[in-house]
Amino acid sequence: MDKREQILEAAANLIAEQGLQSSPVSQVAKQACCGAGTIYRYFETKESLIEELFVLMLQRLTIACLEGDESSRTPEQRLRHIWANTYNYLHENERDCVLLDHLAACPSISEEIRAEALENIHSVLFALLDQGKADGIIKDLPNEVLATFAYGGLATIAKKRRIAPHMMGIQISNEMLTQLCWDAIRT
Amino acid sequence: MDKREQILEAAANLIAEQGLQSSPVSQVAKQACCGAGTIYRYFETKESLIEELFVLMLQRLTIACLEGDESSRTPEQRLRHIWANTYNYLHENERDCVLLDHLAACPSISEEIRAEALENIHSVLFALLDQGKADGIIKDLPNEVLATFAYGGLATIAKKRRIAPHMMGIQISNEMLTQLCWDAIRT
Amino acid sequence: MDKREQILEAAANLIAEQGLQSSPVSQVAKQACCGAGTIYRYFETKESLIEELFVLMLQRLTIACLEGDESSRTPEQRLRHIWANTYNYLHENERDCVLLDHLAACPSISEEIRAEALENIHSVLFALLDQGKADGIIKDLPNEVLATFAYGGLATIAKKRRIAPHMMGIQISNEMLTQLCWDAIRT
Amino acid sequence: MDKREQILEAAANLIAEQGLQSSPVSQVAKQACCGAGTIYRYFETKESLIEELFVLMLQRLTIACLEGDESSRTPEQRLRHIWANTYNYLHENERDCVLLDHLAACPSISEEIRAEALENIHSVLFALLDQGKADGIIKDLPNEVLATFAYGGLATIAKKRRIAPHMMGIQISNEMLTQLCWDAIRT
DNA sequence: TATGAATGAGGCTTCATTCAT
DNA sequence: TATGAATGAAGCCTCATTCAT
Repeated sequence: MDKREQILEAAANLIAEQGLQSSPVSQVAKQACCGAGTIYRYFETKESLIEELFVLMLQRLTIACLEGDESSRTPEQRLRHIWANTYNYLHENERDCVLLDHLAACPSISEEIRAEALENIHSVLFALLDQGKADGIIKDLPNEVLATFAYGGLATIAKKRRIAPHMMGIQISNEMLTQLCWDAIRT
Repeated sequence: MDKREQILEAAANLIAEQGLQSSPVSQVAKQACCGAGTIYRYFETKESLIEELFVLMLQRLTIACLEGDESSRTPEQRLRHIWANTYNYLHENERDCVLLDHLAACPSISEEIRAEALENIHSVLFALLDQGKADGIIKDLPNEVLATFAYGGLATIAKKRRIAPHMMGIQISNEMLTQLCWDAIRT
Repeated sequence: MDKREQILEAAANLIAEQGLQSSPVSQVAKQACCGAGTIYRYFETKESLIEELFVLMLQRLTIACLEGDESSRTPEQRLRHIWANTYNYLHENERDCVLLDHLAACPSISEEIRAEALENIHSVLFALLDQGKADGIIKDLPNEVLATFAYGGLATIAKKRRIAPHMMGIQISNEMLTQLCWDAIRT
Repeated sequence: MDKREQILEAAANLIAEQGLQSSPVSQVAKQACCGAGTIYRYFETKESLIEELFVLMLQRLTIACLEGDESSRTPEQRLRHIWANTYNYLHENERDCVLLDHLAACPSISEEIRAEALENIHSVLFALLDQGKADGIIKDLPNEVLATFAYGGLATIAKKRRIAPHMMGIQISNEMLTQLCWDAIRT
């Protein structure tokens, strides 16, 4: 792991634990085992470090979501697989998930950055949704609406489960959740 | 409007526009047309002001969600009505919605506060879900899961529509969205 | 007790307990059962209130020191009596004593005020010391030196006893202390 | 002189001149020729800076008091020597002496700190007093009482001489003062 | 290139004082 | 006359960023 990654990793840990405002550059440096000045060799400002971290986190998420996706399967199968991946990732990578919540509320990250980071996964999802709609098995609604609804539902459950694990039984299975998603968007 | 409300309103506007970290007490005071010290006659700390704002926003949201709910209707009708209310509120009250996003990520607001603020709406929703499950028309999943999934889906769509209105057609109707919610949780 | 005294008394209690810097006018007002503004009807500024309090405390102290002083006795008897009074007062009026310590360190009280407040007791003491010196039973040193040494010794013991009562045995008697004073200054 | 000492020295000068409450951190920094933030690299809080200053002043005082003390001399000689040192130090180091007065009244300095700072000098003094009592030449009173009385007398005279030099003739000699101390405690 | 001491702007909070009621 | 809400200057402290080493 090179120094740049060390810094990003240190920032990720610190921000996930303490929040954005309680994670001064000096502490990030300490966690990354380098001087505060060094961080400014790799990142223009703290804001740009944050931005890069956000992009990195979304990359990891989208990569995880698409892992094992096989174009030979049916759209329904593939969508279910992606949703399961999504929930698994959010649920198993607590730190990244917490971090994403913190960064999502950061006003210094522009909309362009956010949109760009999701382009990849969106293109896959939208193709599947288009195909499903062509097959008449998916509601004829804008892709953005369908994809966002499913993702929002899954992410919100993952978040609530993280924050208040006692509230939902632990017996939440991937099948249950992907079924919710699928039933929502299918015709 | 008394001074306390003035301050809350000023804080709400500022935080919605600029985010929590970019809304110093001094600016809140300026917006509220009072001295900085005055704020501390009404709120112990900035944190407690934030907390109160959060509770207030959730109160408004939950009241809006339950408006016009009539116990004479069927569970499905009532759930659809509440979901429509929810989306309408999130969609029409842009400022409150943005504000909630900012406050939701604020680490100083405890889980107790958050849970308490939702008790009201949850008790209504959970009763409806229980009845629906008893009638065999709603999936036999934990209420928390069902309610959170629907709310998360709606809220995420409202947020995305707010941020990137061009992405989704403007032709999103309440019926479409409540249908998504209902299809997701029904048997 | 009129309002002016109420305010002084309230300030005395508060400052003795919490120190000068932690006794805002607003709290003094609360203790005195009046509004903050009312205090400014009786005292020009907080500083002048403090000053008056200091003078009042020294008055009480000097009055107590001279109580029961009878010009018919010998200088030694009268000095011993005054010293005993002094120590008794410092020892029994913990609040006033603490208060005096706090006020003594307050830079806003001018030297003139301090000197003036002691004029009374000094004139008595100095006369006794002069007489003792004339009688050849008291050291031929400046009165200020003799009086200050004895008072300083007594006051420092009283203070230490107040702060760390465990350090000195409780068996300190007035006789012991007045003997120390007398032996110090006698020929 | 390194920066830490610069800061302590600047604080000492400022507080001695203007008092504790009129010596904001910003001014200490200016005197120390550094930014306000720099102070916080060396001291956790303003209070801890004050505390350290207090301990330092007492260290200097106690070291000065014991300078030239030789265990080969008699207890009386050694006590007189220490008292002379004490008065000399208080009298010659006006700034330190004023500073000690200000710091002694500071409520944030705990009793533990105060007691600890005096341990050194006390152990020497108490041994001498014990020996003198064993020899039958010193009054049989608690060491704390004897030591405190002498120190209190000397310190109060030094203080008064500092504040109102005109009041006492300048002809106060060390011999006079050590004689007062010795006569007070001897049998 | 790497460091971390230094900086100072800016945030939160307190409180003496004023003034409309 | 009495009140206490309002004010804003000023205090303490944090932290992103720079720069000499």
